[in-house]
Amino acid sequence: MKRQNFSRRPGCAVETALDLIDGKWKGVILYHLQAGTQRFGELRRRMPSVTQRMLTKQLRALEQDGLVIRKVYAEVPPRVEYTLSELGESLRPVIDILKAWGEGHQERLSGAPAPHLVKKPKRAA
Amino acid sequence: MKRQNFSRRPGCAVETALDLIDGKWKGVILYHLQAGTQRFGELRRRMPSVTQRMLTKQLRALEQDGLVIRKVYAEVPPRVEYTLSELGESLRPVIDILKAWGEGHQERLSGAPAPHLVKKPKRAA
DNA sequence: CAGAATCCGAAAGGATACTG
DNA sequence: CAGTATCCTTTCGGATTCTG
Repeated sequence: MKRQNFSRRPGCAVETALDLIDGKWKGVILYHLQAGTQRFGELRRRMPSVTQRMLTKQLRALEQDGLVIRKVYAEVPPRVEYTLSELGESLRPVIDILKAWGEGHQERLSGAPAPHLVKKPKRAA
Repeated sequence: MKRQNFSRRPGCAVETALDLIDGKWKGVILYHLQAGTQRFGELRRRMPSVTQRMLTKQLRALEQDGLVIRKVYAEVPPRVEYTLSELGESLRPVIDILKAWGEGHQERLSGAPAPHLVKKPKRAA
């Protein structure tokens, strides 16, 4: 997943950014954290379809990438809070536009394989 | 990779969009196609680090998703051109913002694991 | 030129069970 | 509550060879 540093050829900047939010969940996690600091369990409730293992893994990855700050409270029962870092906050417009695009277009993507790919049936049997 | 249709819970729109540009290359391909229709070989030259197998696969995926239109010319030697569909064009602002973000932040990501994760050496030995 | 086919190792992602 | 630890399957992605 980590790729090396592609100096600064254009298009690679796209890759740089995509790297941080790829996979199935990272973008969604970032989105939910935009609502503010959240505990692990809260995030789980907001994302019912992610397994707890994956949520943990992705959160750690985001932490490694410096997008999210993980704060552990030495309490019983345990409490762990996740917050967007400054860098993570800076992704807000990116996430927002992804969300806006998704909302605007997901109906078109429902099942249809793509209009121009649909074989026209050769006028019935 | 295809997930089903998550009605319209927020955050899932993020996933919808991310789905289309995830993986290592799709975003970059889309970016390069923004410069206009390109032949397979042109794309390869613009993306020297992608193998031809992956380029083919990702282009097919993009075609399936309706973002790219593939046009084959019945010629010898063969010619195949790839163009952004209308839907693909509609992603332009998304790609642009990814690129802009990447450009603005990739220096900070060079090698550093994330500022707040760096263990401060306990004042020298 | 633009691929298809095959093979392979590495990650991603999921299910389930267990724990401090 | 917030994870680990295993196990497992699927997908990603690269290398190489072959072809119309």
